[in-house]
Amino acid sequence: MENKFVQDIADFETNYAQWYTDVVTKTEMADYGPVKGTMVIRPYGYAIWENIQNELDRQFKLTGHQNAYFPLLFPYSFLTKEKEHVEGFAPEVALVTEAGGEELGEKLVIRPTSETVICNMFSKWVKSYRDLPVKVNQWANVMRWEKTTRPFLRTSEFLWQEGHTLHETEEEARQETLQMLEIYRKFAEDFLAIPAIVGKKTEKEKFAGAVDTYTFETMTRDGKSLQSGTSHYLGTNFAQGFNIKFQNKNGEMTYPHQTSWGSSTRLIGALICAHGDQRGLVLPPKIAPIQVVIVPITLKNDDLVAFCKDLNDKLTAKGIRVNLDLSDTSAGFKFNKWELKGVPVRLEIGNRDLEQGIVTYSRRDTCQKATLNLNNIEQNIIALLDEIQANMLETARAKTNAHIIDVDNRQDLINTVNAGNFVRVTWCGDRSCEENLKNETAITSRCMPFEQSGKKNKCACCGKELKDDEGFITLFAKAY
RNA sequence: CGGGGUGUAGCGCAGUUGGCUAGCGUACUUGAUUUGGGAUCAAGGGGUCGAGGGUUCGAGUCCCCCCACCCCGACCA
Repeated sequence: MENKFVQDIADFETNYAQWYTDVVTKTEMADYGPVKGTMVIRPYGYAIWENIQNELDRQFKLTGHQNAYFPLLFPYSFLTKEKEHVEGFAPEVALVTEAGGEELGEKLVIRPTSETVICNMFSKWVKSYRDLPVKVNQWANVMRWEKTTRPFLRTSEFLWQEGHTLHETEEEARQETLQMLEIYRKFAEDFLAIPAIVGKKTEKEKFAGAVDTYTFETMTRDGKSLQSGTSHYLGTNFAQGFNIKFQNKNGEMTYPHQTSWGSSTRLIGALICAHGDQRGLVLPPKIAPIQVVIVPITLKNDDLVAFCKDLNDKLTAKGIRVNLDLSDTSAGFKFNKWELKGVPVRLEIGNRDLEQGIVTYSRRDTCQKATLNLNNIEQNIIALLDEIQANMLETARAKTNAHIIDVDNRQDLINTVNAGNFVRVTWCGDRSCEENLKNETAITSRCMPFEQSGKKNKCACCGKELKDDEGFITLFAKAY
C-alpha cells in the first residue's frame, strides 16, 4: 500500500521549502500565527523545546550562571548607545509608538536582543571588583521584523536564551565565551545528534557590537548552513556606551569585559533539517517528547490490550517516555502517524507476539523491524534508545563530512556550493572579497574553524597571493 | 519595495462565453463490518465564494479599489 504522506512528500523532493513546511505542519509542531512571520508552537513542538531548555539550563547552572528576567520594552535611545549595535538592529526592530490612546514621547523598542536593557541595569549593579563576575541568563522571546520567514528557522518572534556576563579581565571573558561555545557544541552532538561546525565569524558576519563572534553552524538536508547558536566576546564596547565601571583592586575606575551568548527555537529547525527524511520527522531519543510508542495491532483482544497497558507501566516506571496508542484507528494508520512525528521506537504488538512471548519493534532512524524477547524488556529498550541516539549522530556526521569539500579556486567554490555543499578554502580575510562573492552568488562565509591546518598561499575566492602568515582556512556556504 | 501568482467548507481544489438549490477529494459525525503498513459500505453536518463598491433582470464568474497570503528578487547576526 502506498504511503500517502511519502507520496505527497516525494512530489516536493525538488522543493525543500515545501518539504520543510509540510514536516512542521503535519507533525503538529507549529502553525503560522495571525501576523505574518509569527508562529504558534503547538504542544508537540513545545515539548521538544522544553527538553532542549532543561538540558541547556542544567549546563548553564553547572557553570555558575543564574536565571533572571529583563523587560520586553525599552526606550529607543538604549539601542543607540553602541554605534554598531544600532546600525545592525535598527532595520529590523519593531517599535511601540502609541499606548493608552496617546502617542508616546519616546518610542519603545520591542527587544530584538537584550544587551542594552541589561547593560542599563548592569551599570547600577556593578561598583567594585567584588561585584564581579556577573553571570546571568534569560529565557525570553524576542522580535525581529524579518522580510522572509519560515517556522523555527526565521520567525519575527522567537523564543531563546541569552546569557550575559561581566568579567574583570579580558582573559576571563574570552574564556567564558569559548566555554559557552563548547557547551553548545557538546549539547548539539550529545543531545540533538547533530555534528556542530564551530569557529569564529569574519568581520562582516560578526554580531553588531562584538569584538569577536563564535558560532556553531549545522548543515541542512539541502546543504545550506544554519547558524544555530552564537557566543560573543563584547570587549568593553557596551560597558563604555552604558558607563558600566568598577573600582579595581588598585582603586582605579575600570570597564569590565563582557560576553553574551544565545541559542533559540531555531535548534528545533536544525533538528528537522539534520535528521528529517521522506517519511517526516526523525527525533533523537534524548530530545523526543515520546521515545517509545506502543501500538496494539488490534483492540479486540482484551488480553492484548491488558498486556500493552502493563508494558506501558513497566517502561514508564523506568523513566522512559512512553505513549500507548489506544485510539480507534487501524494499526497501519498509527504506524504512519508516529513515523511522521519522529518517535524513535515503535512497539507493534499483536496476537502472534503474545503467543511467542516477544514484541516486534520498528526503529525510526533506519526504519528496520526486529523482535525483542520479553525477558529484560526494559533494559533492552533502554539499550536500543542509546543505540539509536549514537547511530543518528554517526549518520549525520558522515553526511556532513561528505558535504564539506576542499576547493582552491573561485569557479569550483561557486559550483560546489551551488551543488549543495560547504566548501573549505583558504581565504584572504578581506571584507571586500567576501562582500563581492555574496553580491554575485549569495554565498557567505560561515566560520573560520579553530583547526587551521592546510593553508595555501592563494585566496580561493579572489586569487590574491598570500604570505605564510596571511589568510584563513574558512568555510563558505549558502545560509538560511 | 520591484516582477509574477493565488484567495470558494478545517485542509487541498474544480466551477466553461455571466444563468438553475455552489461542487469534488480529504477530514469530521453516526451505524455496521473490519484491523500484522494510511480499511470498506451507508447515512449525515459544515459556505458572509477575502472585503467594499460598480455594471446587470441576474455576479463565485465582468469592471474598479482595498486587503491578505505564496513564489522569485532585494533584505536578513
